[in-house]
Amino acid sequence: MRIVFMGTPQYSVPTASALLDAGHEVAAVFCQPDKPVGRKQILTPPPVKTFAVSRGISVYQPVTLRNGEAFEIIKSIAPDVIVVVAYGKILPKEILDLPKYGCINGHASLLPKLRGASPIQWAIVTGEKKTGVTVMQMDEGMDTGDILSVIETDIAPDDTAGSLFEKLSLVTARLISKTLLSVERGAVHPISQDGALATYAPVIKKEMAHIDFSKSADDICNAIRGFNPWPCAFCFIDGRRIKVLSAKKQSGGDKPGIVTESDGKLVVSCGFGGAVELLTVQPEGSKPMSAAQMLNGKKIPTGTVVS
RNA sequence: CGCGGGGUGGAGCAGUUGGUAGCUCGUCGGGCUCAUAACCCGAAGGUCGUUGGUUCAAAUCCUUCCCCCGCAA
Repeated sequence: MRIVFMGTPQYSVPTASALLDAGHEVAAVFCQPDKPVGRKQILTPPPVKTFAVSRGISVYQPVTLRNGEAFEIIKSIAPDVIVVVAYGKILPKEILDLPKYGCINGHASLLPKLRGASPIQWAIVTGEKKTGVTVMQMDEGMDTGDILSVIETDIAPDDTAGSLFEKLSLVTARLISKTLLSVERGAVHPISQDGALATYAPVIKKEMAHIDFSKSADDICNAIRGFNPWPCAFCFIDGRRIKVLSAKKQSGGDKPGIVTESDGKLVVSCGFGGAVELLTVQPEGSKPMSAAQMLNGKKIPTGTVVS
């Protein structure tokens, strides 16, 4: 099929690649504008753009899709379908209705659960045991379109947002490819979502990753996994910001945030349900290290309050 | 010039009123022990990121450059 692909981050690249591998004609790629990245604020193209350029596909990076320009561009390209994966913009109705087969989106959750921007992180943060990818026929709402196909995926106990991103980006690529074949044959059976069952995965702000030690040990461990590698769960010890990259639940406990063990390992009490042992940490200004290494350099007496 | 922290034996750090370096861990050897990741004794290992300078003397003061990281995006 003749396709316009819309996507921005690394997560979208496997799907773009799969479309090409499947023999589709990717006539154009849309992604977010280049953004300043890193300490030096170097203007960097998004991964999808880099990929598209390497395959000789023309790239468009409009700031908005709502001024008619994008519509005209797409109209002139005349795709059979628009495939959207983690593009990062809402498509106006005029564009949704433009292609013969409309717009198809791969969303990283089991819709109608976890609609929104960050389904992968929230699936872990909320302690889900499984999640997946849903391909839907896009409509004007946010992730409210009719479901065309679904694949479930288990969330491993040691999965982080990062590892789950990798897994689901590949799952998305497969499911999109497969679903497109059905669409082309007219073999899809759209199922409308039950909005009453919907939950939402809002954009993650860094403050959400500030560890709240009054919560349960399980919640805290889930948050640490779900916010890794970005923005990364963090807390403060002696006024110093410490990122927590990994941790595990421990038994015992005291008042929330109290260090109960600091000899060779660092255990902090939670609100209830036990305590958490901080395994991998990163003090500000330093590289990631094990809790034991941090304790070698600076002793943290038991009873210290972590906040 | 966006703000800020840092580059010291294998790892994490201390040491900045200038006088060639210390801690925790690890490593190696020995001891104890039924045994041990535990404990005891001992040892090895550092041109203190780089350049130039000040000084009788610099990890420590000034200077050049390189690199790492937190915030911010």
